[in-house]
Amino acid sequence: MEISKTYNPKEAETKWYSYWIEKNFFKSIPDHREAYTIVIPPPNVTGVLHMGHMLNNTIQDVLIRRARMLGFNACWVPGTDHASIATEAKVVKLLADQGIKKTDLERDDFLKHAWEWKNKYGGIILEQLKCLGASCDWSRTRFTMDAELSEAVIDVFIDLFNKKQIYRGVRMVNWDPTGLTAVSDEEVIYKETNSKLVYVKYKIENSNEFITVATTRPETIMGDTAICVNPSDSRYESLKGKKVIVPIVNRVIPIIFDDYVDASFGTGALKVTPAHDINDFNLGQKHKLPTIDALTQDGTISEAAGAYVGLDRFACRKQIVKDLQEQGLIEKIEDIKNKVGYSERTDAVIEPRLSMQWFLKMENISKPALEAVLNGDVKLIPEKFINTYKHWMENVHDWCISRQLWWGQRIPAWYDDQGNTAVCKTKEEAAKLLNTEKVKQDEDVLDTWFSSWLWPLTVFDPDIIKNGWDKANSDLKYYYPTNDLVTAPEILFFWVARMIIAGKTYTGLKPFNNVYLTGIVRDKQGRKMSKSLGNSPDPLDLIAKYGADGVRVGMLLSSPAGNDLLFDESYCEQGRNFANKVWNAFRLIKGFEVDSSLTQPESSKIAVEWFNNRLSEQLEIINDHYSKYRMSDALMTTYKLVWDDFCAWYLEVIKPEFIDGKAQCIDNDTFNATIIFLEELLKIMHPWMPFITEEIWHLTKERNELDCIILAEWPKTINLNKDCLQTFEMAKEIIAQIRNIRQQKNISPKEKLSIIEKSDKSKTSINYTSVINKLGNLSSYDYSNEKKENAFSFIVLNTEFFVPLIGNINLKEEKERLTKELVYLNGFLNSVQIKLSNERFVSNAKPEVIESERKKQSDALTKIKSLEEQIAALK
RNA sequence: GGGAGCUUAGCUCAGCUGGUUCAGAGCACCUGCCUUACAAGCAGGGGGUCACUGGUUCGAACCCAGUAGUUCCCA
Repeated sequence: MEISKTYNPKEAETKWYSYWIEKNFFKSIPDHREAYTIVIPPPNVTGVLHMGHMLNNTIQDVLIRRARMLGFNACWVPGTDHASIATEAKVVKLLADQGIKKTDLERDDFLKHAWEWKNKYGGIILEQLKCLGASCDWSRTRFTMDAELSEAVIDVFIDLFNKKQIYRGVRMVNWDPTGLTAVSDEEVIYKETNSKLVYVKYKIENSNEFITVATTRPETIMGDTAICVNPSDSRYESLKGKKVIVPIVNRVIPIIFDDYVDASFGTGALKVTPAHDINDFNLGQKHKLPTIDALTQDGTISEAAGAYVGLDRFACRKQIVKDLQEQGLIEKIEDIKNKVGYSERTDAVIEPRLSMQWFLKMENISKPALEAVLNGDVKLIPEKFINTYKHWMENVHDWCISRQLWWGQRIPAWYDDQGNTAVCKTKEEAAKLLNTEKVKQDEDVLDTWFSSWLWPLTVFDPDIIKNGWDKANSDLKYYYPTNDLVTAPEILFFWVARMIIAGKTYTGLKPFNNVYLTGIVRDKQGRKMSKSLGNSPDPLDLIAKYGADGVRVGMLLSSPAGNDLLFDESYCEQGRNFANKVWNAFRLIKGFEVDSSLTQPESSKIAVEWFNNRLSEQLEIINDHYSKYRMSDALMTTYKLVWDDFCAWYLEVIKPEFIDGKAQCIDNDTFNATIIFLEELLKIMHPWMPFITEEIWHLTKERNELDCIILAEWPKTINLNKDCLQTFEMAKEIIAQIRNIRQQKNISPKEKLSIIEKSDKSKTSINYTSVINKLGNLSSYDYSNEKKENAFSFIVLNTEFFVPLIGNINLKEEKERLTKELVYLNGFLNSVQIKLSNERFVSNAKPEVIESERKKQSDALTKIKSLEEQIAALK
């Protein structure tokens, strides 16, 4: 059979993914085994796969595949998040493209469109995850707005309301006067804008003096309810207890004093407009100021302003400046640059606006969640995030859970004409509670995070809220708490903390044991990858170009937990090259012809013993990296084990030679050992490279239909033979020295050399001469206690070696090389001796440290002696 | 303004309990090779004042303090 010279990923990927699905290998149902569970951070239903998802989901898949091989009942639950803001925006835009305005639609009609959209496009991202190889239990796919999950959300709202943890209050929101909606902080884009800083003079009551206030928003003057200055500002000391008159409307307002004011900005006097600025609002609350809302929802001046009513806010700004100038109340106008918030969707200038919202009290409910992380019950990886978490949880604000949107779980609160409120599931209940048929449900929906904080619970048992932990279903009891959560640090508070809160509140248990926080994927210049910058490659293109395995390896090669990943396609190239290397190692092995009459060569016997130990040694390290979630270290150790140890050393030793252009056969023992090594390596590689490993697994030999690597058992380690490992290292060093001489002296690798070890054959510690002979391409390996003249020499672990050379040795060059080494060694010896002659070192350092310094000293002395002899011999 | 982190080779990063020839890895680079698995490869090689200053210690990339630069989070 002809095997292609390079690995061809495409075919293997579709073939094996559908095979795994067909055989239900990803499916998990509770059984006698221990569960290993991950719930996916549900991507936005509007989302398309980006590099962040790639990183995140590759890590999850690596963890879940390894757990499966370790014998756990591995369950990875997939799903999507309804993402109320993003999805609603998407649907609004889609409708607008068809000439339909949201404001022209009834709520139900709009939701119909939204569901249509969801059903049509909502599954795209999950399909994309399959290309990556994600081994999710697709039969468990959930959506945060599935009927049962939504009901749980409503149950939680009602429950927390009844426990008096949820209340209604006034809050400042980002208002989009064009879109006529509140938008989240994330949807406000701050742009550097050229503005005018207007210095307005306010007359002090019963006086001819003025106080000047600098403002960029003169149109809100009608909403002023105080002037505020810093109490330590000496300029205004005399104004304590005074009042000023607001221009235009001639209202009298107090002068108040607060540290909040920055005395160095403007005039050091601030006009306080509680209805139109969040900081002013806070000041207003603190000083119990009245609130005058001078603007309507579409950004025109309101009745309450008392002047310019109906005028647009920007037109008013111009007009008011003109009018104030005429009255001589403008001291000066400066050009400044400041940051102004614009709506991501409509590009309108965002207006801070007061509105009625629902809140969840966080102070008490968050305490067990803080405790869980501080006492290590929930581990954050890397640990540095514990501080951040602690800081946030100790300064937590009440959570605003209402959103002025339609797509989401509608708030189960009902109002009558009198402003009475009932919180319950149905209109009927509300009518009964409020004692009237005329009830109206709250127009708002709940924050998306108010449903996703239940995710690890409701994906298994949507009735958990209703029934309580004691009556939880068998799935939840089996899979919960889940094992690992893999997510981005930016949603540590939005999501992770709140899941812990929900878990603790409704089950008394944490939702997961470990939280692995990935970095952010950035481009080479360190910029966050984003659609608007256009600097994000399409992951599916990358997969097409480098193969899913190549991209997976590329993503994880340089991505320690919590560190941002500066992505570059060359990583994927490296991943692809690795896959190709594996493929070619397989190709070589597959091409071996076995002759069972052959006896195993000594060199092969040594290589088999060595690699058996080496594999186990490295596997221990890999297992240790996994246990500490050092993913890129685990991968790099695997990479080097395969590429360096297996390909560059093991296979080179056991590879039969060519004689007269014909490959020789391989003996039975070596061949069988090699196949086993290959299989073990494939298993270790499988979590990183699921497709190529499955492909080779099946090409290696005939297997029955369930004998797949995805289900194979993770290799076990053996007791190490340290001698064997050490001796082989020495042999490698000797071979490298021989190759070095060839390179330096321009001797072809094909030309045979001979070598003399300066020792007694009976006393030598180097037993691997057959390996050295083969890889060094030697004609002879001899022993002598004599120095060899006219030979190149080198030292490996205090043993000298000579390579006699045909032709002349460049004495000068050789002498220079040896002298350089001698100088270095003398310097080294010197530093060791200084240390050893330091009495305080000898009396304070640990005995084993002193011992090792002594050994260094004696080794260096031996080496120096032989170097000196060699230099002398060159004369 | 408050908080957290980072700074080690050209790049991306390890360096875990302060002590092994400890200054490392991968990539990139340089040199020589199309050597019958692989040029997506093989062999060999060069490269760092561990940001700076001071302190603790017999001993500091590692602990402490300060300085500079930088990133993120909250307001």
